[in-house]
Amino acid sequence: MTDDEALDYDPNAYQRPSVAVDLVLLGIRGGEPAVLLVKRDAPPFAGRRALPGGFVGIDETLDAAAARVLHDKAGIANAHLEQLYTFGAVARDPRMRIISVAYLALLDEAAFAAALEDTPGLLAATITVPWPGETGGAVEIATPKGAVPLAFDHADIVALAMLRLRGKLDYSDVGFALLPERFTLRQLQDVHEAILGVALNKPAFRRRMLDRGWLAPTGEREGGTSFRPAELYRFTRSS
Amino acid sequence: MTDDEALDYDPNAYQRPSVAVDLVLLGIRGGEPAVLLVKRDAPPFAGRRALPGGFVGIDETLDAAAARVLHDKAGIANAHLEQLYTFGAVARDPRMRIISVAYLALLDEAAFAAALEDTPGLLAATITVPWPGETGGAVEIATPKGAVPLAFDHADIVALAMLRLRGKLDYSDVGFALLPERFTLRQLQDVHEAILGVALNKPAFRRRMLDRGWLAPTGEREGGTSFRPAELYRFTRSS
DNA sequence: GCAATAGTGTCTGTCAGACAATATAGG
DNA sequence: CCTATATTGTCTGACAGACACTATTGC
Repeated sequence: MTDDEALDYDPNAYQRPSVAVDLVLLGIRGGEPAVLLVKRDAPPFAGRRALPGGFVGIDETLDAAAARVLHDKAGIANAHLEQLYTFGAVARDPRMRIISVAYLALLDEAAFAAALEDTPGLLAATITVPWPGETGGAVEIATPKGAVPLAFDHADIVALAMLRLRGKLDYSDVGFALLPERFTLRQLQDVHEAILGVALNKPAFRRRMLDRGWLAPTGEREGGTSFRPAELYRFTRSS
Repeated sequence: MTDDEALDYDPNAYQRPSVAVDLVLLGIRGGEPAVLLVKRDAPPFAGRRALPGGFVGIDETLDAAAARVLHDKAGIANAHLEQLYTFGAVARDPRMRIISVAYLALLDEAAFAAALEDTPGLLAATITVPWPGETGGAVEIATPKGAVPLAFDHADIVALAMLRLRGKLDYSDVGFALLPERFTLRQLQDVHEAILGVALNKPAFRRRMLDRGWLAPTGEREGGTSFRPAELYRFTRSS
């Protein structure tokens, strides 16, 4: 039996890394993409903000671990959850080897605000993503009081989450995860504009979305406006 | 200190999963996408074909582990390697908990053939991916002798690799990783057609590729044809 | 009627698909 | 010249961006 085969069949002889999940809790807040962060109490990075996370149990699926962290650390029972990327730099945690599977969780505006209000210790920070070629190539995570430095490689994770979301927004249905059950076309466009960071053409956007066949008009109208109210639509997972 | 915090700060108290990498070694063979597989000698799934893989060392990056497996199990020193997805079902390996980070490795036709010839034990199987809505929704992995059942969840990994490649082919530069240094536009189109599984319009394809600005003509021509030889191009990572 | 936004119609430029015409290598 | 493929030109239909126009609500 060669060394190679020993590595194959006797993993118990080797030290194992810890495996964790980290969640990017993303929502739209005041027209801008925002992320929910926890505060670290203990070193390393004591006092810094970090993504909510936790270790993966030995009898727990990665998805289940992400859902558990979503519930335990942010008090959220349900959200769109998707695996993002696995971060495995050797020294990303100075204490020990921890491999982290990053997840993206998408919250609508109400769920985002509710989590922020109901769960003490959470902080909302807005995310600014430059377009390629713009000045300052880095993603910025900040509150009105200033930039928020994140612990570990969590800033990289947030950046990747935003880029992935941007890439998928146009051809997938993830955008609807950021909206309530019933919404107007203007709200849908606002979400897209916030994530993409650009203004979109209104008639073209409407045409594209309606032609896609994912939207069902409810017949209801939004209320509370002093002008013509817009029709409320519902997302139908038809295709 | 609550239980939650104990989970945060004392991971040594908990059983850790093993972490492995599995590689989808993908290339084009006879106009069809194909994958290189190893044969399992021991249970579970003894005798079945599987993706080459190995455990991640405690002081080894995920990318480094993937590169090591690429070298040790397929004899390939260099290839386009990208992380695909992390598979974490609890019982995906019946022996113990193993979380596997899947990687996609892209080989050009010569590298694929060389690995197959030089490394004993490797088998090439072609991959057939139906389009959504077609009959038989499952990805098929087969040799001329018939379907090849894979060990573990490796068939899912291959399927995901193909879908990811399809999705990225059009807007990224991954397609060039499947071609040699110098290639003709027809070869480039052949690669795209093999991955996408559809015939493409020749003039439109040429226009699109040339307008993208990623191709530099070398001034040389392909040889060995009895008809007009095509110009050889080179991929330039300009943008 | 006024203000403000919803929703629609239409023009135009861009671009992919289709098809055909021209170019060039070996024989 | 013949064969087979490279390479280019052109027409056309689909569609996004731009802009303007009509519709509808509260006040």
